[in-house]
Amino acid sequence: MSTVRGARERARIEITAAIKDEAKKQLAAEGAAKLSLRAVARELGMASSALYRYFPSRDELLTALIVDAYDSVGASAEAAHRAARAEDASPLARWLAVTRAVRDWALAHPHEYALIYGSPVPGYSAPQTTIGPASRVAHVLIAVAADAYRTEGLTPPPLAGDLRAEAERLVADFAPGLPAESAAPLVAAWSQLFGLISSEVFGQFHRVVENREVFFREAVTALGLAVGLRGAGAARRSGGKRPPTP
Amino acid sequence: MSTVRGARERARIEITAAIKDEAKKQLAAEGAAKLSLRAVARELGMASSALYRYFPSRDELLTALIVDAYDSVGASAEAAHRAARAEDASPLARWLAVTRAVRDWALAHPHEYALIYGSPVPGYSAPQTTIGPASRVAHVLIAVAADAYRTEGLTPPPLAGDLRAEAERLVADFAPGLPAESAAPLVAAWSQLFGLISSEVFGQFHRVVENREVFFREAVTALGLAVGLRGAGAARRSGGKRPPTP
DNA sequence: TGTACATCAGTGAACGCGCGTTCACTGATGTAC
DNA sequence: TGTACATCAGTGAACGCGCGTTCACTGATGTAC
Repeated sequence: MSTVRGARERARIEITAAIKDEAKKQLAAEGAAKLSLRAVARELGMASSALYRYFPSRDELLTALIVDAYDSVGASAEAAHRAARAEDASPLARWLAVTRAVRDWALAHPHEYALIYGSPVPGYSAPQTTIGPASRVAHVLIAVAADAYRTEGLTPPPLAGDLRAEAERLVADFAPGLPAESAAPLVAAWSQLFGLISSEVFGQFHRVVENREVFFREAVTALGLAVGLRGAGAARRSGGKRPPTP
Repeated sequence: MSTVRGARERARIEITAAIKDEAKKQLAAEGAAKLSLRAVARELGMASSALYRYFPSRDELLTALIVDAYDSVGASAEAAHRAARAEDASPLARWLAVTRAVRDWALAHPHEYALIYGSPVPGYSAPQTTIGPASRVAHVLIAVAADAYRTEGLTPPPLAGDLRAEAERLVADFAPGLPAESAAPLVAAWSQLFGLISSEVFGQFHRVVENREVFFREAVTALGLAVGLRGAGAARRSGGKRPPTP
């Protein structure tokens, strides 16, 4: 339990990190499908068999990289959210700050992004361990909406009749306290956010969108408005919904 | 130039098709990165070297599959558009029909979808040949907007000041005749459409969205409205923009 | 503090496998006369 | 219609490569007394 550890334990932590770092480099060079234990070992100057002291198989190494990636983008989103909260930004400004943090992370780590938001790696199925880290970004987006609901109210569009059951289940499961109307727009915005980012990271905007910063800002602002957030003093819609006074 | 061909030519066409079909099966089983000429030949009962009479390399086979996939989804979108035009559907109904056709195709061909809209295949770079087929779906979406503009008018949201140059370039390049305001919403809708479909196909909606049909319909309707399309007799916005009378 | 033993990291060889691609070849199909 | 030659599809062996994983081993670090 002490932070002073024996040489063995310290070495183990360092080498585990070195293996993951080298694996991330290879991810960037070759993609997840071609990630190879032997190549990682070679680059690290170890025998390939030595890696089995740290990861019991190639898939376990992949899992560790996936968890790290989810944690990394999740931490970025959370940090952006904390900063926006600290300066008391408007709901829409918080939304912009968080989504921009996710986009920046994706552009800075395109292959780790592909690992978690791209096509699934063939033959690999993610274990339970990844579920928690995988939902951190979604939780931040929900928190932005929840903050807005508590302070200025949310004005999502009316709920289509045949989505009510789904919407109520969604808020019950993931966003307790939010109005059912906000469920579908939130999930849609989350999904569409990754559509925008994937298009950019995977090259679909090549020779199409040039001014990507501004394009992203505008598209994501529209998503925020669709969720029912309000801008800084620019309440574009009327008749806001407020939570019942406690 | 005759349609009656020699035995050789007919055999060549049939075998080329058989190779692609088997390759598509393996795509579904293992993913693009693991697509192997030897495995395809094995399954077809040929020597692996025989495939080189049909495709000069593995990458050329991949390219053929990519072109086929783009053509297949493009043809689906075009067929849906023709059908909706034939029954004189409203602009929003046409938008729904086309986007639904793309989604249906993706759910029916998830691995071909991943091939063209998922993470790029490492080490493979698509040649020029793919550009034309790749833009068929986008062209259909633009055609829906153009039809609407000609008949009932388009009402996209106002254009952010710093997007004007980009928007004017976009309509000039891809959608001549449409108002500049529609460019950014159209590109955003296109990108977000693939976000919705990728989320579903790649499993991000697992244990989140249950009623995916309805969810998709609602999300895509919102996208259509954001582009400025009008529903069937439900003109939710006022002040529609019409093209100048000729 | 010193010794005896247990634990663990790392080695190097090996197993068995699959891959893309090349090459000299055989035999069938097509073509010119 | 028949013959001689050119074209082409398909074969099977081979090259050279990289992979994940196992195993018996050596030697260093840690631990109990």
